[in-house]
Amino acid sequence: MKAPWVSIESFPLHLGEEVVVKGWLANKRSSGKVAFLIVRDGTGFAQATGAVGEFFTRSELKEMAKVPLQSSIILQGVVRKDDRAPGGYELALSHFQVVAEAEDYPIQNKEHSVEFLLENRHLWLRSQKPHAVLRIRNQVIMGLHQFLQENGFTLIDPPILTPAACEGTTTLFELDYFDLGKAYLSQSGQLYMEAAASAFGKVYCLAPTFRAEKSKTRRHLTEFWMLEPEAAFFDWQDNMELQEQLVSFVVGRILDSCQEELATLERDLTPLTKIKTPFPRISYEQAIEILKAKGFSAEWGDDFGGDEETAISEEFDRPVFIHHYPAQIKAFYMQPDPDDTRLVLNDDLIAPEGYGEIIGGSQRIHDYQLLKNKLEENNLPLEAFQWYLDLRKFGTCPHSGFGLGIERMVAWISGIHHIREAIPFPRQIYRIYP
RNA sequence: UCCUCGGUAGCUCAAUGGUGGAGCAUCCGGCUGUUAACCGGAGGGUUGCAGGUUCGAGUCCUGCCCGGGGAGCCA
Repeated sequence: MKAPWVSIESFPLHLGEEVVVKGWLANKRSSGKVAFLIVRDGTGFAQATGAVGEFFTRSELKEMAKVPLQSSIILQGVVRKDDRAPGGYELALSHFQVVAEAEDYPIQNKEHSVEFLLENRHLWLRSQKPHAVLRIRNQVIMGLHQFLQENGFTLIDPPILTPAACEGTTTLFELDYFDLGKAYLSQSGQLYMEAAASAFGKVYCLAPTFRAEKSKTRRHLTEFWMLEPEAAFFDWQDNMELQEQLVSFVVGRILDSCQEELATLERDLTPLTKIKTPFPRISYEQAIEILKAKGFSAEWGDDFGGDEETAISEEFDRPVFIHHYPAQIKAFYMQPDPDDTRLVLNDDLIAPEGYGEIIGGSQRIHDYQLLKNKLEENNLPLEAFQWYLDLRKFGTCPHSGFGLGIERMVAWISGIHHIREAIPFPRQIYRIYP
């Protein structure tokens, strides 16, 4: 086949031209002397038509119609506009070649159980909805990089194998590390980003993190990706400004570049178009008041669950910051509020439409003695944190950062129910296959 | 970990304690514009596993296994 190989996505640019498409047979219909093949090539879906006549005999067409779904194929033909074709364009076939015949394909164009689809995730990726979600994920990640790079942040990769907990309380995946005892899969790159911030000023990482919590909700995975910017000389308010600019930038980018994907997912765009800075800011105490007014039995010192987060987010048409939480329910490294040391200079960013917390950030403790006291209060091993304490001895400064959950962000923007669909191969407490 | 719902053909589901079925998929045949195409025919079963009750268990009981939904915890 000598015609140029083009993507289905680019069909409108090749109207009237003879082209080659390489892909897979997604669906087919035939009626004796005409065959309709739906081909996908990773960039889109297109209908190809073959007819008895100039290019195909009746028996050739019959063989074409017998090729099993998901077989890999190479097609050649002329791109033409036709309102009867899904998508408006179709390929009038002149050549048809099977690269490899597929066996019976288990996923059909109908309802399947969640269990079945997850068991076949390696094939399910080919279906339109997962395909659209993961294209949005791609654009979200590219948008995060773009914004941070354009604003002076340097990408610094954190280690995945770590010697100790970054946050003492959460459960860690443990493994044997040669003769050096136990090592753990990282549950955050933050502490290493703090080291990097004193070297590069403004830094970030985008890396997988692992939590061995037996959480079983639509907002949890045991392996998930987190973006963690950290900036020297940023206070907690600089930190929130960075967060809102980053989130609104990425949402804007998705609205520009993923219209087709959002349409496939039937995402209501109205709430997304309202995501503009500044985001509302409320204190933890104000959040408690809102919850009480809505009939929740919220008391000072309680943390918020999914229902509480949803109730608070309903009061606003864009993501909302909740700041100044009680220190007792937050991590050891957060800077106490100088005006009320029961509180810390932190913020959670709650996404709209019930998608919950997508960011947790704070100003970090920069004083050596205060940090040492906090480590001891939390019964954390000082030896393992010696390097972290060191950062407070050699030119310490106020600094802040945050962690953004990639899958929660993608799930929110995509409007999907469960974050396991926002990652190619989800890891959950009862699932490690495929 | 707790609460709750479920497991029957490749898939989605039926079947009053009394001969396990249907639609889709697959295979065979038909059809010149299909849109989850349509029409006709065929094959396809250790009812999650192990016990128990019963003349008789997919169905009732006990235990286990595997999942779904939710809670707590968190991003």
